[in-house]
Amino acid sequence: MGRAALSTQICTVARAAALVGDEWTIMILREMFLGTHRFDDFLRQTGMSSHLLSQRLKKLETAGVVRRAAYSQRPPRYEYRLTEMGRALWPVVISLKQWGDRWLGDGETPIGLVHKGCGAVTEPRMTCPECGEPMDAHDSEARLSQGFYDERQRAGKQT
Amino acid sequence: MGRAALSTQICTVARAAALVGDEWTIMILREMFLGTHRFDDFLRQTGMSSHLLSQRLKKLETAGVVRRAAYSQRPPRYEYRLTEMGRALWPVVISLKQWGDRWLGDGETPIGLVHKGCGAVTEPRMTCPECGEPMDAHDSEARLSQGFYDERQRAGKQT
DNA sequence: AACCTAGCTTTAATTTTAGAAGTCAGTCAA
DNA sequence: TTGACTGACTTCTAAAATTAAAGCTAGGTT
Repeated sequence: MGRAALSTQICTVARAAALVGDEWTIMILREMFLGTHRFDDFLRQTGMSSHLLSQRLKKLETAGVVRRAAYSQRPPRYEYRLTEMGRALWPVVISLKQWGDRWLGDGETPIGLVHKGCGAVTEPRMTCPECGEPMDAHDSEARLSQGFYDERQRAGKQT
Repeated sequence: MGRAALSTQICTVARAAALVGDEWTIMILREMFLGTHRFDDFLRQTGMSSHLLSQRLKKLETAGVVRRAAYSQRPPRYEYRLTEMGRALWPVVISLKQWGDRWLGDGETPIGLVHKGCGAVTEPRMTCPECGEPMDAHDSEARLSQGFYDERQRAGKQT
């Protein structure tokens, strides 16, 4: 199976992984959330090759995650900005950051977060909207849809 | 810059991306959270090649994300389980799932979540622990540590 | 006139990955 | 007690992705 096949699976984790599940795309998203918008700044801040950056930006633009817009006609100059779809990836990047801070960090937290609403420097966490309590792997259970369940059963049956 | 360089950056998003930022690793994590533990089941459920799976599992084991344990001495059989470090990736996978559901899905949600604490079928969300309000890209602001700020300044200065 | 900048694209070499096939230890069934 | 089978891999080779370096375009600056 090529990686293209992932994007046609029922599972939306697979689809999301096919689109944004690679380290350079994650680096680009980090930069976007830190306020970077220009090609050369992405290059400098991520250290990736221009070829790769160009390809990734195209992929993200095609998917609707980023939008390319001219900020100068003469000379022609472009910048990249997250669309609403792109901004919705914030929890993904923040979750990665928090995991990295906790398990891969040096004690210092390179990126702190200020909640504009209340002004606090804070680390958001996953909570259950029903009861308001924090939620994690231990107190949750996955429930598969019929379609996804069937797909998995079929895969399991190849004897 | 090779990808190895990402894992030595100050930024913990970069470090996390270097370790779990690839689509197959994300598929493995999804399977772990769905209760898969055995080599061949990972193969069948993800569709990846055995070579890749073997390499990824080794990388994850070396990093401490999964633990390999014999569940049978004779014949020797092994299974893979998430460590605490691995289980801590739950918010990352769930965030991806939610984003996929919202932006890449068919309307149906392949994986539903039950909060064991209150029994509700729910979609957890990021909230600020200080004020309890939901938090997203719009109402947050990044604040860089001195070290990370300096690293970025240096990168920006290559004229 | 000569050089600079931003935003790329092209090319060639290198590295990584995919897929198929093979290995190995042990079990089971005849 | 041979022969097929299972789980968990490893090896091999072709195909694909990535890198570094250079080049290009459309202007701007000294």
